[in-house]
Amino acid sequence: MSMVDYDTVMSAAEQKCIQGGIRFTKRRKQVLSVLIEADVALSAYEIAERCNAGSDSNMPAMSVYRILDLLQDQNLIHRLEIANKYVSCSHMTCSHEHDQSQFLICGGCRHVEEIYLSPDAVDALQTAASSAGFSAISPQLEIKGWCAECHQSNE
Amino acid sequence: MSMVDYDTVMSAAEQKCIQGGIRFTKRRKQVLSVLIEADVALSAYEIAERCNAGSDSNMPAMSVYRILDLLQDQNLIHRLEIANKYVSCSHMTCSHEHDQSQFLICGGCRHVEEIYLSPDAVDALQTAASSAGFSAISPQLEIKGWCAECHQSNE
DNA sequence: GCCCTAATTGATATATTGTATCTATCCCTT
DNA sequence: AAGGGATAGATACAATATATCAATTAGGGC
Repeated sequence: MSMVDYDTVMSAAEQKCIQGGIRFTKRRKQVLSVLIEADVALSAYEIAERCNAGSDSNMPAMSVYRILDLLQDQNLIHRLEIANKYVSCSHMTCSHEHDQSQFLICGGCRHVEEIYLSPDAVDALQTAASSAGFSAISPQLEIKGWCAECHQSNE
Repeated sequence: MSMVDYDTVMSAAEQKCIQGGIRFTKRRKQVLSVLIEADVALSAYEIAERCNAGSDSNMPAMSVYRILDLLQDQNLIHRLEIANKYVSCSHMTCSHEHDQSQFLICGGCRHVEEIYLSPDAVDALQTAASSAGFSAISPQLEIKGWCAECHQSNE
């Protein structure tokens, strides 16, 4: 991560929380920091571990889940349901409504890559969804595939 | 389900198992039947319940998982990772290699609809995946969205 | 038919992921 | 500083899934 300055991201996050009517507490900062500093998607329990690594802090997994829900409500993080993992939102500092985000998830090692689909491709998905009676697809599209490494070791 | 005759499907399934070098046992038939007869995606534990409903049969959930893995290897069923549920493959009687299958999954009620994307849309996804270093997307694409009903009750 | 072997199933334990609920604490407002 | 809502702690438990080893079953060669 760290495409932009850490402090910039954190203060943007704080602003979003305030605007959302919730506090940006120490606990919530801690969880978000872990996700921003990770270069991979993390499970809730992995986040708890990293919070507790080499410190006297005791972050129970239950708190992590609660905080993840809140951060998601503020569009600060994404939950990847295929991987059962979480990533920080790459558009955290955008003022406009959050963009479409698409994630490729390896079916083997669960490695996650963020990609950008063409608007045409997204439109095609949207059209297919509509004809099946779905009003909208999730702006955070998750696509399962095979990373080069796992593809190789499976064939 | 039941787009085609039940017996036809089951004997096609038996052929696939034999060709795959495994037996099509009573237990495996039982699990596959439940999935074919269900008109919704089912979790492993729901499948176990249905196997055991009103009978002296005792199908432990552990066996269901084992059998689901096998049936998946034979391309007789799909596992939907977003929903943590399973569906029978709609192309079970096809002799050719299994088609692309796409599933829309409601983020609210987890209702599942099978859809058919245009080859162009699939190509677009494939191209995006390739540029991110993924060699292939899963032929069973899962797309999360909102069914009309859940969309309404959430807005 | 009988036995050998491998495939299949049973049984138990445990890991992983996530939710529910109630209590205690913190911190903002007045 | 006190009241009250937001936040965090603590405990229990539900749901999903895997690991492992023993028991049983079914096919194939004799």
